Amino acid sequence: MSSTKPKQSRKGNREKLMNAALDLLAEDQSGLSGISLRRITKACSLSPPAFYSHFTSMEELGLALVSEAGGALLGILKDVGKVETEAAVINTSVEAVFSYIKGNESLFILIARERAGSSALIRAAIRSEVRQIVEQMALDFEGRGMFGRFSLPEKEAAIAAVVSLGLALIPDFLDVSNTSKVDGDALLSQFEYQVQIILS
Amino acid sequence: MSSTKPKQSRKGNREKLMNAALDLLAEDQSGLSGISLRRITKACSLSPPAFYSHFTSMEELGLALVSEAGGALLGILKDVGKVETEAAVINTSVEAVFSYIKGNESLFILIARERAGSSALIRAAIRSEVRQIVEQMALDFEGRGMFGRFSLPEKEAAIAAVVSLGLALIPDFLDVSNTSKVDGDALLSQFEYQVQIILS
DNA sequence: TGTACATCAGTGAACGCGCGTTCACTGATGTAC
DNA sequence: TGTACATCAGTGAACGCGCGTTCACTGATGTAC
Repeated sequence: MSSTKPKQSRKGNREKLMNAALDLLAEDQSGLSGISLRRITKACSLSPPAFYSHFTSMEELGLALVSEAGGALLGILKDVGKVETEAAVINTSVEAVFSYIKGNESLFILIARERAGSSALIRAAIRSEVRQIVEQMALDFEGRGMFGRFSLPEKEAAIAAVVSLGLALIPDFLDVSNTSKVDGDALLSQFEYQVQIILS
Repeated sequence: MSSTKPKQSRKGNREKLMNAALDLLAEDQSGLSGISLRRITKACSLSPPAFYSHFTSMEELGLALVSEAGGALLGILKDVGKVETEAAVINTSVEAVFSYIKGNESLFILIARERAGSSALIRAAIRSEVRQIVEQMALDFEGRGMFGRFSLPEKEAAIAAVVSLGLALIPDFLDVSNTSKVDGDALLSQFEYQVQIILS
């Protein structure tokens, strides 16, 4: 009987707040500006002021989420660097990234939405994460002598294009496939065409 | 003395409201969800309830703005169809669209932001306008036998990619060129690379 | 191991604020005669 | 042209609401002795 549920469990509430924010963000179709501090704390069964024990503002929570998504993605991409042919690298990294996105869907809904969202700080953080990832991949390719027909800036441009199109795809795909699976599939196959065209 | 300023000028207030919304939207860096009905009417020196004489909700105003941007763009693109070579078509249409965007900057800030914004209706409207424009251009090229190395769906994919990258560029460019003209220029030249890569 | 203590996450009440929306109204505008 | 009238854009006051934030506080947790 010594393990009765404590009235207050003070461990991991920072993570609970972040996850609750992500859940609300996926549940609503709105962005960070559409979910309030009060709704987040309520979803965690915390009082509103408890939020301030972990974040000074919603924006800070948003920045923490962006950093989480970016850091994990970057880690994954670094691990991809074993393969040798262009096609294999593309497949492997695309698969790795794709499976990560699948497992962290709401994290990427956040990034897709807030990329052009209402907070300049968060937009800047997302740009910075994206730029890091793009540079990392371009250097990876450069170092292994792949995509030789592209200069380094061209490699970066091509990768940045794929990433940007992928991010723009997320909200579109969620919206469209909600109403019609066929239209969703059309979006996906259009994205395939696009990646093909860009990476020749 | 018969031309004293009237206490109430009841003409064109719908347009005033739309323009005020655009101004606020460009002034703040937020999206539609960041500007309120009350701020819009205040900017027009109208009382809040006057808004309802013209729109049933902010969302309806947003839809009107999206439709305005899309319609005008479509009209411009139809006029481009005189030129014969691929390079010339690209240049001409890009120039035409670019000058339209320059003259209606805040209209396109709206579209770039709300493309992944908080209203599902507005997102759908933007998708629809973009799809119309892409289809129109693809058929235009198809009809004139240009970009023959692309099938029709590939043409659409390529054009959609350019449009999507262009829309994503707008908020990034505004943010980045605010702090550094050099970084802004880098974004633009990266965009040039991307268009080049896609349209070969 | 047991006790005193410092730390600090979390509470509940309260605040002022801007919001969207309603209501009964006013008075400018355009039309019918 | 002048007058009576219908229409309807715009008004000002009022509403209830959810919001972020403050405050003095409580009590669980981990540490020093």
